[in-house]
Amino acid sequence: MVSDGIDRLGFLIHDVQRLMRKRFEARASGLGLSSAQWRLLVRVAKEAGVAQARLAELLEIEPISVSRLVDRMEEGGWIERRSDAADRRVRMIFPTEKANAAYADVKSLAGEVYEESLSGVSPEDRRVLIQVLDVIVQNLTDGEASSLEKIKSAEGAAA
Amino acid sequence: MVSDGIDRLGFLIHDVQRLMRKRFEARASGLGLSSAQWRLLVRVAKEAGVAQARLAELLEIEPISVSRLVDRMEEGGWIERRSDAADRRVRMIFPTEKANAAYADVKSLAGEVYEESLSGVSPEDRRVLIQVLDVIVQNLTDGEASSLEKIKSAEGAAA
DNA sequence: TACATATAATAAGCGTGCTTACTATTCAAG
DNA sequence: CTTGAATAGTAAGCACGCTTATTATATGTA
Repeated sequence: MVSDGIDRLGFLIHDVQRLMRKRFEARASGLGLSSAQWRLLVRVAKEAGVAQARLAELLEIEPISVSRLVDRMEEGGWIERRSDAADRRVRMIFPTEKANAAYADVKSLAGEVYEESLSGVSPEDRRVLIQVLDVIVQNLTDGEASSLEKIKSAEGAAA
Repeated sequence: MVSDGIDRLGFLIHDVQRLMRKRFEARASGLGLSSAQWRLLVRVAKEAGVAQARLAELLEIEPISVSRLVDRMEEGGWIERRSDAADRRVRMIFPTEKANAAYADVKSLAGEVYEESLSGVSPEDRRVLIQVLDVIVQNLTDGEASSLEKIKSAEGAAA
């Protein structure tokens, strides 16, 4: 139990997240697409016309964060806001042609970053890594949110 | 190779980091100490009088980020800036009594969050998790920074 | 129908990271 | 000693998360 490194878990996760984001953004900088914008774009690509409030649920960030992220992505020409005739409170989000054209490229770019990250790690250890990370997410996700979690899982995640 | 979850690695790491930070800050909110401030405080506790530029190396963030973090921590009464008589460019950072008093408590609080995160995970899988995260950090750390990395490792990390 | 409540989106302002640019100080050559 | 490069720290302004509060629209109930 002593010096097994668990006491560094928070620092390690923080470092890994920062380094992966940094490397992804270095690669995608030519496109002008950030890591957060890519996460949102993946959702929009799978569910064109999704409302901002639903995006907030899927991404597990606050609606106001979605609002400002969408602002910048609209300026960047990645997505389009359209009004919902059935509910005028809602802004439906659609990917632009530019987004659709870049999607596959950025996805494979993300895959490259994952492979570089896991260089030298055995398939078995990779499997354990993903499984344990999934468990941590479940352990730290509040019970009330579990129904949303299920919806999210059902939708599937990618890249 | 199909559907082993590697294509979710970035999202998973991001989610885990966010959830762990959130839970830590919920616990430490009474103290008014954020996750970033805690990381800095750990370093200062181990190396009282450390210069800001060295903190930037240890934390692997930019000097300007340290500067503003230290601003808020000084306001919060966690640390103290003192001038270095030998080099008047330098601001030496010292923990306050308040910080020393809170240190052990916050450290055990962080430990609690780690245990909650890893609930149900076997010792062997925990070992693999830490080991793989260490490998990822090394894979993603540029060669030029390796000398600093070694220094950092030698200093040891905690909590 | 009218009023209270709930929901979708946004505004304002903060924390923590960044890039770029600046000042003050030190150090290395000449 | 003087000049030029390097180093320590900070300022300004951006991205992306947050909390709290506001506006517009829907909805449920008296």
